[in-house]
Amino acid sequence: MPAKKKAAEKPTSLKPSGKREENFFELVFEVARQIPKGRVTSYGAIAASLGAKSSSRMVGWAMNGCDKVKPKVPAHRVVNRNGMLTGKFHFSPPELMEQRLKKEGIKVKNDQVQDFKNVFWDPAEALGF
DNA sequence: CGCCTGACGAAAC
DNA sequence: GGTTTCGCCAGGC
Repeated sequence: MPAKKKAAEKPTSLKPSGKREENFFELVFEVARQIPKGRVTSYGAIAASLGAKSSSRMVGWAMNGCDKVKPKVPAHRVVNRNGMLTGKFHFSPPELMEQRLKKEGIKVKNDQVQDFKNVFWDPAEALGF
């Protein structure tokens, strides 16, 4: 059967009847949780796999509640397109992010992921794209 | 109800 | 190639 290209696309901000697209945030969390150990991804990659590549900002925004979601979302595995730990300052201890990444086997130098392309994890690929 | 901010990204300069 | 600006959309004030 035809593979379903994108599961949750249509980044419509408004829904006909009902709540807003809270599902988008949920999807972001779900994808983030599926990030394998020792791998990292970018906000834009997640957004792109969700069909909202233009809303890369929203992905980071969604991460705002990463700590309030259950189970906890490994936001430390999500970095920007540059491979830079832009959101490290949002962790309890800012260094927790790189500390965790290093623990997973990811090399971090100067708030930047080394071999980023090597450890980069594509959500779309994992989703079966 | 309107303006500003924000964990990004890509284009412009 | 580095820096700056716009676009994107949602949430906070």
